[in-house]
Amino acid sequence: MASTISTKRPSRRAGAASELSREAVVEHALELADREGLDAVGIRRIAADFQVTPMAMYWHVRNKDELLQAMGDALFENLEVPPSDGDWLDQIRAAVTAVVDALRRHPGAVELAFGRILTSPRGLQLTEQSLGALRGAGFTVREAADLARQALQTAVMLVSGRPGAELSTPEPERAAMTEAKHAALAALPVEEFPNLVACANALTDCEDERAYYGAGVDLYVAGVKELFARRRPERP
Amino acid sequence: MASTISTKRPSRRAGAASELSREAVVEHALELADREGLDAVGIRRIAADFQVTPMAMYWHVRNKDELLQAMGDALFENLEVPPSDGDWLDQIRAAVTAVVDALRRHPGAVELAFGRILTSPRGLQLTEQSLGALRGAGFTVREAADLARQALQTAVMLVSGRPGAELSTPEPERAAMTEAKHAALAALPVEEFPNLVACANALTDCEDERAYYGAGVDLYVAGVKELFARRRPERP
DNA sequence: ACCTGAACACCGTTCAAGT
DNA sequence: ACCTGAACACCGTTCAAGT
Repeated sequence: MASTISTKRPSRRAGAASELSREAVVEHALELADREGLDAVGIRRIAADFQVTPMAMYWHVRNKDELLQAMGDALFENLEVPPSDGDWLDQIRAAVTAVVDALRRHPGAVELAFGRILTSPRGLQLTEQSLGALRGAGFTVREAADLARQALQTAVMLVSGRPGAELSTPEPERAAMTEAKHAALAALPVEEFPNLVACANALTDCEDERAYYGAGVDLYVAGVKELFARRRPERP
Repeated sequence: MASTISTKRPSRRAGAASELSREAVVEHALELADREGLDAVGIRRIAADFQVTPMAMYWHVRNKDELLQAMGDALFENLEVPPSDGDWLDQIRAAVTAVVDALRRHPGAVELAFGRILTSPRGLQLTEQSLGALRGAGFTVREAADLARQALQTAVMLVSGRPGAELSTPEPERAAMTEAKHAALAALPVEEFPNLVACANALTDCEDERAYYGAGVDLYVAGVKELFARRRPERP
């Protein structure tokens, strides 16, 4: 009480960011989503983290929906668009891998990526490339469009569905949540569910992230390759 | 005012369901999610639809979270588990198709399926079968687990990501939303994005649902087949 | 067993006002 | 340009009380 030195804004709040600005808000919201789930992201909560009244937020962001959109767009800003040369199938693999790598940085916000791929500049660029590669290989417009969409969705799916991710549960309880799921599977009657019991661990823990994402991308690429091989040649 | 005949509960409310019960609530919530998006599903809203006070809901459901879980579980109740005979790859195709068909009935609630696959009886049964088929074919525990997970996620992804679905936007504006997305792509500079412009229609409208889901499942199955072919034989 | 009334803490958002 | 104060409509949820 007596010693009110210069303790004003000690270092803001637990894990809060620099000055209030649109970019800082979005960045903080992404980290918040990673730590405590997307449900924790709110106008009032973020304002509190910045030690500012809720209304101050509305200067930097039109409303909550726009904030969520901005978060989705931000995910694609660290998307590294690969060069568009070499084998078309390698281009496809590189494209999916690039999206996975971008989304992995903020797994808690990954579902926001869904609607924003075709509005963000880099997302557009990557999709354009992928469509070109697929059409160049001989796929029809319809096929190329569906395959490109599925490529991006595969990336989203791999990140959001990673074993042991538990995106919606806040950080502290996350490990317990995963453990509970594992226990539930392991406790199943072995006669009826021998495979689930045997795979209980593999289903709830991914162990090696690199291998997990690699295998996921491989499956998609292998599928595209196989479908390509089945195509009847255009002209003999 | 004068003629207060027996106009009590004319036919409840616009699209409301029979008597209040847990099943009726869940069923109504699923339809509501389909029509107006998952955000429209709430305790107070559903109570109003049943012409009942919000607190009445808590007799049939512990809280909102449990309601959402129940909705997820309900999705798997109309899952038709296919017979587990015949070629293992056909079993896998049948399994993915079965999940897609189940989820398609309530696209608005499809994201609730994510966490509930391995808690619902039929989801467990189908996963057990699929794991058995994959391991029987020679995949390791790790591989089988990842492939099975990806199978279910593929189903979720196909339904939730269908071109022209726009799950989060309420029914009335949905068509306009899809049209807006299409227009945005078609208006892109042709020199820079020739493929996006050419595929604008295919990317925003799926035209034939049967073909769309068929192609999506095909891609997954083709991938599994290709990965199987690459496996080094166990013993010569 | 099933539902209501009143109340609480918590949202997002608006509008006028401050500096 | 950037932020606050006060207020509004709307959530989910609890608890005691009704029938």
